[in-house]
Amino acid sequence: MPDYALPDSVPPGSTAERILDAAEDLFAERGYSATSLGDVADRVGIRSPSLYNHFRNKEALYRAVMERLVMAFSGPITELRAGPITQDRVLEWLETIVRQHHANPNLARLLQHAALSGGPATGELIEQLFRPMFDSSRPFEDEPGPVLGDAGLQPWAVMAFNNLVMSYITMAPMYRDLLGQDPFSESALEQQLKLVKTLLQAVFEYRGHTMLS
Amino acid sequence: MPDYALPDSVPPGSTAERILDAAEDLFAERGYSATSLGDVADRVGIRSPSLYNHFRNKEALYRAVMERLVMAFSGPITELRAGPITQDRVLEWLETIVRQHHANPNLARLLQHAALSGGPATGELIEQLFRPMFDSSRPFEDEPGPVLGDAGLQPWAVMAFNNLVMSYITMAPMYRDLLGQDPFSESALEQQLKLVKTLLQAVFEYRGHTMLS
DNA sequence: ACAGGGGACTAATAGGCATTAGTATACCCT
DNA sequence: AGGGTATACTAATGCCTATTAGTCCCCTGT
Repeated sequence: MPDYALPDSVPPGSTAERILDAAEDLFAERGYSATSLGDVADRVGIRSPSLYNHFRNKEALYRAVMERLVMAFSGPITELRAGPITQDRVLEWLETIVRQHHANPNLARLLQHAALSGGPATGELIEQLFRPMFDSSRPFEDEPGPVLGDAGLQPWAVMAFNNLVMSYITMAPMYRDLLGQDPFSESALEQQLKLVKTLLQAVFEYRGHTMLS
Repeated sequence: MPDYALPDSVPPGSTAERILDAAEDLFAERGYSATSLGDVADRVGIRSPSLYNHFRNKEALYRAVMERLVMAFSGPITELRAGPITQDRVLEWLETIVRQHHANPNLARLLQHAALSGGPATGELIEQLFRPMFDSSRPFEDEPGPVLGDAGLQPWAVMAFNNLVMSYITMAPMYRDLLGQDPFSESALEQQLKLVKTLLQAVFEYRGHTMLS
């Protein structure tokens, strides 16, 4: 009975991994406190006390779920943060994030729950995922336009685009009927990518006054 | 003991209203199932069985909370939906929504919980709040640019801007430290308004290719 | 003055929760 | 072959949950 389960200490197909899979889905859907270990166990096909052979308690399971998600997410992202900042690289970064969240929507959902209700390790989450986005607010190599060029506005723009991508995931169920297609289909992904990249392009090329003194 | 409590049947300052206030905050923060009636009662300063003198059960309380929120929100919005659609009117509409959510963040939070986890009356919520946004996808009177002019892209843009506004509210706690100021302060509201209006303006003025075939 | 009711209370219920203890089985290493 | 470890189980704990029943009190209308 390990105190915690590092992602790589969990062999694929093992019970521990199946627990993580089930718990990830349930935590992402319902949040920390609304998820019961009984439901997790049911989904795995075992009894809830058996979970304790793999995780110390509910909180340890939750933290293991988050750690695995953050690991899988930040791998491809951190590579992109090295090197110069240009319009093309920011577009690339945006597309990567969109595709990542689309491939596994659970991180976005879990983050949203954490933002609304707190829960264990919320502070660590912020530091690991959001701090880097703001620390990399270095100046552009090429011309970013008045919005992203304004050092006071840039963090807000970073936040806005991140929110845009994440809320597409977390709000998707609300729009399913309205859009007339599954928001997680391939074609919806392409549509969302098109929109979000066009939006960023529009910001790059925008030369107007910034709307307010 | 009324079966339900219409907002106007709840006199200001009454116990029923104080219950609604407390329940609204708690449901918005924790979601439906993670909110206990005991906590609601504690906040009001009564015992939890006394809640049943005012609401039939937990679900009725939740529905009353939502109804009150939706009422307060959609009043000022529906006025704006009549009349012609122009760039200026859409900007006005956007600003109104931003200010509404800022004035009471609980609707956005509750909607986000509902989108993630479901809960009672989620279907009705979609119909009341989101359907109108998409049905009013009438053509522009003046030139909206290729993004909002594209009938296929327009619903996506509506969704995107709505998400942008809502996720500012629901994700705010995550950014509190990063932005260095209270996201619900007056100055933060102005900053957010500036950004979101600039973004819309950029979309209006954007004349580029739409990024993809 | 007094009846009645609204709205608070306490006590009790039945179920769900995370968690612990103790037990049994099945596999691996010696 | 046989001991140990891993991992499943059942049973039991104490707490929290929504909800009901029954009681009491105070305010209002007659």
